[in-house]
Amino acid sequence: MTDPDAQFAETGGLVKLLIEIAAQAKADFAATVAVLGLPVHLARAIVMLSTPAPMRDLAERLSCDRSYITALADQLDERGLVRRIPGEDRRVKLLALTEAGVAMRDRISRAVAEENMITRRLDADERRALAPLLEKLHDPDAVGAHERETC
Amino acid sequence: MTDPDAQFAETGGLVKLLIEIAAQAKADFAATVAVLGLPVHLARAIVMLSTPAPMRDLAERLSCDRSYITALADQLDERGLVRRIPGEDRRVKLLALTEAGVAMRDRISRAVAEENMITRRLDADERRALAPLLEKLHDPDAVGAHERETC
DNA sequence: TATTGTTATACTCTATAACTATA
DNA sequence: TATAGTTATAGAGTATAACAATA
Repeated sequence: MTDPDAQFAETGGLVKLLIEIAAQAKADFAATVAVLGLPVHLARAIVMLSTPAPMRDLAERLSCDRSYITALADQLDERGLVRRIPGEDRRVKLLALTEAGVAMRDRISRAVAEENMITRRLDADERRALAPLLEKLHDPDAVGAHERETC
Repeated sequence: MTDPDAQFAETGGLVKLLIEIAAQAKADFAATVAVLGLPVHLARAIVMLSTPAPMRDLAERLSCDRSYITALADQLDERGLVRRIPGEDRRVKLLALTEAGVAMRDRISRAVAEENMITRRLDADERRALAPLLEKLHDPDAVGAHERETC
């Protein structure tokens, strides 16, 4: 354990695992929301909009360009899930879930809670052990060591 | 804990956490390999090619179309990291790392081992606790509950 | 002058379909 | 006839740059 090479291998392996799990988790989420007729990026946005937010904020939280948020908002709007409401600063538009949007968000939550890789593969004790580790792993301010550029 | 709603919330929260961490892990990995001049998908392929494999196999392991593997192989070939070698069945081509490819794979391993979100945020004990959980979480045969369609 | 959102556009990743060579 | 890889092409997702309205 004090052998640097061993720690190398150990950590490298963990990272590799985490990356693979990451890919699986995303595919899993994609499959779940596909049943609801949503691509991943729209589903993520809906989940983030539980409380109305300026488009700018969404761009930051998703770390993608403002122009892309316009596109997202258009798609969500077409589906009747979101509407733009004017901010007090009149340059700003808030994105808010419509009634249908709120219903969709609830369906997403329910679908994910019912069927996901964590409940599928871990029992209650293991989940309790995992929770604090994931919380520590999670950087609330996102953005990695090097800066993140993509969405 | 026996309250279904509570378990709902608990599991839903864990899944959400896992998804966010997944996104971070990917971004983190992307930033790391970007320093080596590689986009994520090429880096993943290189890591998977530690042992030469038929293009078909790679397609399955990455769960993406054969045509895309052709494109991947072309890009890796252009960079001199991989070459196609004929299989015994003459329809088959194996993808094998060149010397430069092996060197690159080692650089990727080293870069990831040196700087990654796991060592950044977890101490040795926590990493030891995390390892078996990740292993259980990881489905070696990939493919979720619903079938995975995308790459 | 700086900032918010929009438009037009282009690029990257990935898939589908049709094709060639081999089995 | 079925399978491995390739080609041509198209679609989705996302970014960049220039722009209008507001601050």
